[in-house]
Amino acid sequence: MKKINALESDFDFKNCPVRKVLDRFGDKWSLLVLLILGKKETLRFNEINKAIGSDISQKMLTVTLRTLEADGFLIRTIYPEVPPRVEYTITNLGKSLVPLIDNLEQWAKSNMSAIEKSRDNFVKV
Amino acid sequence: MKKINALESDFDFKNCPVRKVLDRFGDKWSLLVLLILGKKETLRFNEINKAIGSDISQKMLTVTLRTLEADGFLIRTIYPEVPPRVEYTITNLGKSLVPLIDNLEQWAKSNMSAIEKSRDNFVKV
DNA sequence: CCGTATCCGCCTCGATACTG
DNA sequence: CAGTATCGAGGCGGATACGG
Repeated sequence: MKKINALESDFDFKNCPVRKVLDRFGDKWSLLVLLILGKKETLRFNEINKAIGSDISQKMLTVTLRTLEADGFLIRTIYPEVPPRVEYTITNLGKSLVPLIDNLEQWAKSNMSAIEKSRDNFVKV
Repeated sequence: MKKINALESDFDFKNCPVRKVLDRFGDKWSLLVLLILGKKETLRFNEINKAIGSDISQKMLTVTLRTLEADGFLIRTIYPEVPPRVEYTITNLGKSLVPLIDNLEQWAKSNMSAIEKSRDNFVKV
């Protein structure tokens, strides 16, 4: 249905991979959880909770973990004990994302303060 | 105000750089605009609009461009002509992000279909 | 051509209460 | 301990109409 103007050489952003990544990881907690599991490999629910620092609600942590599990970024193992024990282990797929997050982190550390300064000045003008 | 338990070795996610990046670029259009400008260096408003493919509203493109300008990712040049001409040029700061986006793009191309398949199966169970 | 202004739906996220 | 269920606020983004 889309007319491609040869002179415009339209990019293909209909199934843009970058867009897909943002749609999955642009949420508030997924990448943080992956980073944490990337360092510890396997953690229990409450350990992840404490690692984040109790800024996250129980509900959101549950939702985030379920979504990551559904996508194949971690494995959820339930031990039928009392009290219950549930462990989350990062997969190879999950690990493959960690270096990219590290890159983002490095970039942010190098540039983010300059960006924030720029934005502050811009608002004032 | 925060109690650090030595045994927990809490991560520092209060000013987490990754979180800052997501807060700035987790929106719908910023990275796409940067990618486009990364390829063409300088473009007019309507050229960017057409490159995206008219999925974006005029309002959102304006907001996105202003935010990117405020952050120092691009320069906005207004030519006092009739009809008006406005050109957007990517800065070095903007260019520095492009390789990272490319990395994300490559990762997505390699893994996103498997992820979507995993998610579909998960929902069905 | 390049915007601004306004209104409004949706969807994420947080707070709270309850459970096996 | 590790969830589930429900409600509600807030903000992003789309539609539309208008302006220099």
